[in-house]
Amino acid sequence: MQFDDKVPIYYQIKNYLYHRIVAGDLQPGEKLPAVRQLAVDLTVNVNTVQRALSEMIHEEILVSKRGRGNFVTEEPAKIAALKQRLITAYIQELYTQLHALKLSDRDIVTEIQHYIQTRGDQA
Amino acid sequence: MQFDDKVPIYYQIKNYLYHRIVAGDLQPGEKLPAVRQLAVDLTVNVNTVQRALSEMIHEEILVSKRGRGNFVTEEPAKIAALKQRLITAYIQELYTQLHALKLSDRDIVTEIQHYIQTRGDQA
DNA sequence: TTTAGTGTAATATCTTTCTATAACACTATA
DNA sequence: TATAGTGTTATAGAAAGATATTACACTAAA
Repeated sequence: MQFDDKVPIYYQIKNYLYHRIVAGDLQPGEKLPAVRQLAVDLTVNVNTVQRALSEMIHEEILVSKRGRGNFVTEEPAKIAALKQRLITAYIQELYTQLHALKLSDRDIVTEIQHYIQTRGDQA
Repeated sequence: MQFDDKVPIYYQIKNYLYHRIVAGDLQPGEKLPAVRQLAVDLTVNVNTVQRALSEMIHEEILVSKRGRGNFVTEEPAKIAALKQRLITAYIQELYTQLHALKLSDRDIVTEIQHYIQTRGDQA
């Protein structure tokens, strides 16, 4: 995995795991890879992985079971809430940025539709 | 101005100035506030402002005139290119993120339209 | 020619992030 | 009861970013 050097790595790992959970790649109750394994997979230090996981445990997206592993929450409602939070945050960010560039609401939708159409061949 | 502590301040200042230029708030050829004044306005250190400006000068969005000030490029083409670069980058980012959350192209457009509609009363 | 206003650069110090490394705590199982 | 696999914590050091401070270089105008 490649990281953006403008954002803390632990923060990007959080988002990466958010995505895997929301996308259903990691199911509710499923065990995550061991922290040391994640560190190897992501080519970062164990402490960096741990920092990401600690925050997600505090947010109750993950549940830590000492000696056994870290698990995705078994409460689908928490995952659904996370998903909606992420979607809204991303869209709000885009809207705010494009609005600051003086694009109208209609312009914004048009630009997005244009982007989607012209990339149809890539997907 | 308030900054996101997850991204370098100098980088956020660059984006802030990009926006003011693309939005036409700072016209081609217009003189920017003095670096020391910008530092006061943004409540950051002069060196932090300078770093943002240096990069923009290198990108030829700004032109430095020692002893006189920093000026927005007089070439509208460079500003237009910057605008398109920003728009594409923002949309690509949103698309990538929502796609990773398993939203379809149609879902993405729908979510955005919904966001725009339900915030109409706020604007 | 002096002075005020401007950009530019350097130093030292602080904070955050990341790293390498080691150690400790708990669980399950051979 | 060992041992392997797991989470957790701590220390020391490196790197990047931000700060305060000082100084230098250039321009315009009094």
